[in-house]
Amino acid sequence: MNKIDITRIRRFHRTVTREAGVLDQSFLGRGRPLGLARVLNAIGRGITEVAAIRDYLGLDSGLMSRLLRGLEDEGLVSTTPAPDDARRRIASLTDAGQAEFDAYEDLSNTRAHRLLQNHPNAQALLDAMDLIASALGQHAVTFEEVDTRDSRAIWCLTQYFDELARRFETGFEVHLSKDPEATSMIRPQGAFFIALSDGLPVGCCGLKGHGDWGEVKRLWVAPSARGLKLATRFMDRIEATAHDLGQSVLRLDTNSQLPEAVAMYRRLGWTEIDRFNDDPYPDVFFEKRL
Amino acid sequence: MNKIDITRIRRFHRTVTREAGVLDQSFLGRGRPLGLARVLNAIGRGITEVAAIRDYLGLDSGLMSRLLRGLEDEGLVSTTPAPDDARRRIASLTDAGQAEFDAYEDLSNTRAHRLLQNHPNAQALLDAMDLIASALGQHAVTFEEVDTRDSRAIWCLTQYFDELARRFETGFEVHLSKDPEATSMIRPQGAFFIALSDGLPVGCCGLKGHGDWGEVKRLWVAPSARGLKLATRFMDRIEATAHDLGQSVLRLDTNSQLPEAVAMYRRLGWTEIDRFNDDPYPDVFFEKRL
DNA sequence: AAATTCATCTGACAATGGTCTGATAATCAT
DNA sequence: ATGATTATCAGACCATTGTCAGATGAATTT
Repeated sequence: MNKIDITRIRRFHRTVTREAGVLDQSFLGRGRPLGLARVLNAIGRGITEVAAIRDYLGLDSGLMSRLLRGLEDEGLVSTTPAPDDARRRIASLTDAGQAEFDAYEDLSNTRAHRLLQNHPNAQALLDAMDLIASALGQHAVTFEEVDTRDSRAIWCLTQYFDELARRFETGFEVHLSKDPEATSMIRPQGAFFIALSDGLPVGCCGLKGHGDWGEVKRLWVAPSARGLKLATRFMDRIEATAHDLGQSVLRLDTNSQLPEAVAMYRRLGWTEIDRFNDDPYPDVFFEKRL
Repeated sequence: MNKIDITRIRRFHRTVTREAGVLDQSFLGRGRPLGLARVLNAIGRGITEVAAIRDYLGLDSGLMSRLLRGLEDEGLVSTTPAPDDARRRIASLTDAGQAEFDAYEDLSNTRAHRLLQNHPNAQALLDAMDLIASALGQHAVTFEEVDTRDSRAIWCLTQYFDELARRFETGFEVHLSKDPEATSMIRPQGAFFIALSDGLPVGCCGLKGHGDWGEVKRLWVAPSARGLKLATRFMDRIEATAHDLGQSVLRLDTNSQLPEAVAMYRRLGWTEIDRFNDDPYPDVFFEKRL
């Protein structure tokens, strides 16, 4: 371990802590203590169950209750018992609360906006942020099954095809809006999954149904999230889903120009088979019996 | 401004804030409130004047005084009046204080260490951190005149030659330890500057003395700090120093494969001249009269 | 020499965040 | 039905942090 490497991390940490402090100050400028602001923001971000907020912010139940009461007294939040279990309570923003939340959002967004505008290479900056956020939050990646027309799914697929176009010089011509394959990756024929890191999509993978066998399609992991074994976790999910759908065999095609992918499939117990389609791009074909 | 870009920044911010909170918690584990720990760390990092600490941590003078007293009572810190102005006070760590500071350092370092070890691409992670820290702290870059044998100067020069070796396929053979040019970039013949961002070297530039004229050498800015106009600030300093040393003309050589550099010199008022040395690498030559 | 300015300190006080104990009401297990 | 468990709430309490006015002693200005 290099000494200057530690210096670099420590410097990063200090800078970013200071930045966070500045934002906290600007939040305080709205005349509300930070505790209340944090709860309001959690609710605004869609964390509505009291227990979930407490967990997210790491608060004691007594303190949580008082903060919630404070927001209610201000008329920013209202709470109702959960329909299925009246012990749990659901918090939601009133109109005034929504307005306050928006004001907080504006403070953050303005700061973010200015940071990007003042930087000579905003794209590199964003990539760097993704990389770091993924590294720090690598235990927090969740998976969600979505429709292929979900906006986050489309974002992943766009990234995926962009990357293919970059790596294969022949290019790719895909019109996602009327993608003929998309419908076969929707239940009950197939399925489509995305991986989310704190709400940001960082990967996708599809299972296309062909009756009694399934085909793995469009496995993609964002560059910032590579090395975190997301692909393996995707494949676990795909296999489980294929099993549920009554498929006994999985197949997939890939390209020898992607040696990491080929090596991974071998490691996960796939066996190479003969070409099973006439797609011009792939040149390696795999199969796995469940 | 793209909406998902804002999402990405916000996600980054949340992740990093959470990370900072975790470190604060581990600091609290040493049984001392955060305020005291922060003051102790500031002193350990070399911020010794009471006013400077107050400024750095953004504290009220009353609170500052009390925290300092607390550390003194614990026997971790001692204060003395400043020799030139007995109103100001200088804080310093006692042996026990140094030991405590080291313990805090260990907590941070261990965390940093583990982060790097668990990541598939530590180098990319560090580069990303540098980029972000430079972007966030772009107003905090300071310049320092140092000897060319200073360890930070050598680090910059190593980076510089590595980069040249990468950009010019012919390669570079420089032995920094017995670099014949280094001594002519030391006073009184010349000078050498480095740029520091929160303690991390992010650039360098040398002025080599040739009697009545000076030569600009080894201007380098770290990739993470490019676009922040550091090169311009270096040149301002070099010109001022050359003037002080009684040099009336500055010259430099560069290469047409570095079009950003060539464009910058033109913008700063340099005029192209004929070759003035027989170095094989450069093919463009500039002069500026002061 | 007196007045002013300055850096720090002290004491009083308020706001905030955090912890704990026990109350309440809903739900679950037996 | 009874007791145990669960989620939230309320009250008491303390430590920490933040704020303010004025005191002290050193330096600077007039």
